[in-house]
Amino acid sequence: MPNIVSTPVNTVEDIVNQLTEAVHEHRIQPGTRLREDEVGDIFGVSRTLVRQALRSMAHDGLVTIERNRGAFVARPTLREAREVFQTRVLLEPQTARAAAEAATARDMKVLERHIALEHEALDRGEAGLALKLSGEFHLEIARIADQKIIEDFLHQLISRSSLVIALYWRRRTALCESNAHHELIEALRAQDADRAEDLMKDHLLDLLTQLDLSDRPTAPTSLHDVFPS
Amino acid sequence: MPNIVSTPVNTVEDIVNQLTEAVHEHRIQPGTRLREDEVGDIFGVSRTLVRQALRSMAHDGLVTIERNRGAFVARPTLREAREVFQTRVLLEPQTARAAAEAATARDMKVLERHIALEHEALDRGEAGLALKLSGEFHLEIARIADQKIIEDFLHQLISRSSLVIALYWRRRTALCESNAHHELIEALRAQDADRAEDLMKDHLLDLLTQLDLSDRPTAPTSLHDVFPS
DNA sequence: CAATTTCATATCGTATACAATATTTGCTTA
DNA sequence: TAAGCAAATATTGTATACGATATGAAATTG
Repeated sequence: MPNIVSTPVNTVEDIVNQLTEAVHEHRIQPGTRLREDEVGDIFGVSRTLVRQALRSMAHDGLVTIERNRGAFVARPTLREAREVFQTRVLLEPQTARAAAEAATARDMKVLERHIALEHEALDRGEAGLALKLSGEFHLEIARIADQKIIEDFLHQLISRSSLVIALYWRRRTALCESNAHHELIEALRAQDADRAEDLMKDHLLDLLTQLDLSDRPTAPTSLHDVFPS
Repeated sequence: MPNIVSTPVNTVEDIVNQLTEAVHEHRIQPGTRLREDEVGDIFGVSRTLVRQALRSMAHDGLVTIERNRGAFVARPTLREAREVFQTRVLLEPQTARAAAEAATARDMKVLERHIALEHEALDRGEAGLALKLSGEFHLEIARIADQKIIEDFLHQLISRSSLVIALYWRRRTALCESNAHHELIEALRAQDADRAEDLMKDHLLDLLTQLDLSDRPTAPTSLHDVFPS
């Protein structure tokens, strides 16, 4: 008889989503090893599905796989860190422009809700959650622009951005830039494509300047702390 | 006893590379079904590795996987087709600029060799091979620019471009645009970053205008014709 | 005869078993 | 005691087995 409550049937996507979310929220640090049977135990599936999930995450740059050695949460180099944001600068301003032209009232509601949640998270001191929501805000704009391929690329870039921020972010306590998001929303609501494009570009360049050049080593995480069974 | 000569031991990457190459050269048509044990037989490996390879290609947009139904060479919609080239327009001009600033004499040799091979292929009437080489030319420029992340994205975009061209290309016999490549090489050699950027943008926009709006259906391919054992 | 259902087959999805490789531990020796 | 080696252990790599699902053919029914 299949188990009903203890270990729900998890799909590859479930595993990817939960691990990705944990990385985005900085509950798992870069460099953390992801052993296959350990992850399998946590999610109640065999190594087969875990391997698929890890390979999928590796494709997004969130995980590094070393042959015969295993998977680790990726540690982007400083060079890669800069490239991530430089690439975002190439893609996202145009996306913001397209979003400004396409955004409906319903879309604006969704964006405002995102910001509200982000603020709440910050008020509760959950910086990791706020960071994840901030990433989702950017992704939501690509969705509004209805640019599937760019949305997919942006998904990868935002994942990597989370790692970059974990490794190279200067201001630990940063209230970050929710103000920039507010301004963006205003431009989108006004259908001001030029302004949306400019704001997005400035916003990203601003983030880029706030990366610290010296890389602090980070301690790997124990998976069982993150997913208590 | 394991076979020694007939079927060499293939890795996941081998399978991905060979299938990808066949798609890039239009030896496999969009829509072609890729059954797991059929591919496994061809490459002399079990379904385990084939599944990894197919999922990897799916991540690059080269293959579509339908649950419980299998993998097919992707058939980009017209909308996706436009998005592919629009995204290339966002990324590649800046890459050409960076390449112009970074290119060494040795890099120029490699590019010229690419063009020469492309011409030879066209002379022999091997349009598919020429197309693949053309894609590699673009990828080589990203490599020269030393932009790893963009190179990775470009790899995906060029893969999809091959499918788009198979489906939507207007001029069947097209000598295409090797002239554009020649001009680009000149700009790179002259370290003229501005000109390289402009040429690349024009080149890509030109390609975009040559896509046909009506989608011709294409006949799927028999795998055993492509990989005779 | 057309539409539908049923059953047989083909194919994919997941778990498990075993092989290959890497890592650690404990022993030996200088 | 430190360095090097060898066996034991841990972990990943690949193939295979079995279950689940979809597909297509044959049988059934209106």
